[in-house]
Amino acid sequence: MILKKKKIFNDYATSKGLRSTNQRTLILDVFLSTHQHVSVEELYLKIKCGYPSIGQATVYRTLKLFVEAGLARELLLHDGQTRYEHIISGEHHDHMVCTSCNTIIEFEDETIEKAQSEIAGRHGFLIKSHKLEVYGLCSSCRN
Amino acid sequence: MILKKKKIFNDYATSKGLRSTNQRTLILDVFLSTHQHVSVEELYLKIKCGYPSIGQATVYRTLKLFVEAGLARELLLHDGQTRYEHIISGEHHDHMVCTSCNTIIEFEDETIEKAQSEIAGRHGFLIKSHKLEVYGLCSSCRN
DNA sequence: CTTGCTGCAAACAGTTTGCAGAACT
DNA sequence: AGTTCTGCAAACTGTTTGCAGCAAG
Repeated sequence: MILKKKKIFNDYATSKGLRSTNQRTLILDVFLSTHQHVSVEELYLKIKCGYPSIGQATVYRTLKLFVEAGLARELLLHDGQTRYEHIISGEHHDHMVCTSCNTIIEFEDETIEKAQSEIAGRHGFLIKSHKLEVYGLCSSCRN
Repeated sequence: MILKKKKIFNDYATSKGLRSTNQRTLILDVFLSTHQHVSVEELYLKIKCGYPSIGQATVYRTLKLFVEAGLARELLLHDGQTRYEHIISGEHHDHMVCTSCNTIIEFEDETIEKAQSEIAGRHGFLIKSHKLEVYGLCSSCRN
């Protein structure tokens, strides 16, 4: 899985004539090793441990590369920070965000996707992507 | 409709002991008279025409009041600006955003809402709100 | 008169950008 | 060698905040 992602990035890098640098390799490693939905800040701090001279700008720039390469997706949740999540071979999922403890539950639903296409069809709209976030309280916080 | 909203806000203001000021009245008027999904900047500029001494901070503060009062909703789309839309008597709807011309089509769907509650139920999750945005090309831009 | 509201400017957070030097090919 | 990439710091954008004066109750 991780190897596959590295390959995706290398292929992308090659196809675009990008260079392979220590920073990029390291950022990719750390990104792949983190749980989902990391903020740039979180990643930056983690990377700084193993490579103290890294600059924030590099992390920002590299994450954008990952998005272009198709292995990460940008998330704009409600905490004012851009977060990045892994893309697992084109699969899409949505999020239930607990507003109390910030736990994120991922889910996927056929019915919803179908309903969307149906509505889009009715409006002559061509879907490229979508984003569904459900906010509320998770099972441990609702009590 | 507009009168009703004014009443909602007045009731809220009274209940919270807020004062009625020219600025608030004007901002409410302009907000109610605009099309959906205004950014703070857009509103600010419109208001500045009729009331040049208005400050941005007041617009920001007042819009937050509207949200608290239940007559506006904050939207975080993908253009880095917070936008506000009208809430029509508790009704909820979702958005299809054309990434080419920025047209926003609103829709509502029973099936999707139901599927959500069903999934939430399965996870013991208590839904407070949700946000669904579909991105793609509208009928005029897809050609 | 008391307290809340406003406008201003400064502060802020997250992100982007210009640039000189370093690193890859 | 030539060009891309990096780190730094400064710039920027959207938003928030502190404060002195103003205005509503």
